[in-house]
Amino acid sequence: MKDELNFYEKVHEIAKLVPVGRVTTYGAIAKFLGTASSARMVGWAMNAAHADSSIPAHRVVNRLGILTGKHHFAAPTLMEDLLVSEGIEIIDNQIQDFNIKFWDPNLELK
DNA sequence: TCTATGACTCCGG
DNA sequence: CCCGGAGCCATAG
Repeated sequence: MKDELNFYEKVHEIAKLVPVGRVTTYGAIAKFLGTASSARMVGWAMNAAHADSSIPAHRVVNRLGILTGKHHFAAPTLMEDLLVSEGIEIIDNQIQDFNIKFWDPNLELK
């Protein structure tokens, strides 16, 4: 076991830190990790997070606030359903008032 | 070792 | 934000 977390483990930690009713983006997480990795790796890490039900992957969306990864959930409607249950309004797979709902780890965890 | 892939993002038009 | 193209890099086979 390494003392320092792997890339996807860091992503998992960030995802767990996202407050209820808030969302973040792949790019924000990638940037928080030092821009050393591209946003695609964050998405890949979330794919690994799929095995861990404690990771709120539904709170991670792309930079436009669109639920790009909804098809990766058990049900296509599960992702938006979870977000709606947390008080987030979603129209046409896109988060409304995304600029308000957005939670930036670079600002909150700094 | 190399190739393909992807839940992304930036850039120009 | 629509469209096409390029960059990005860990993981799988």
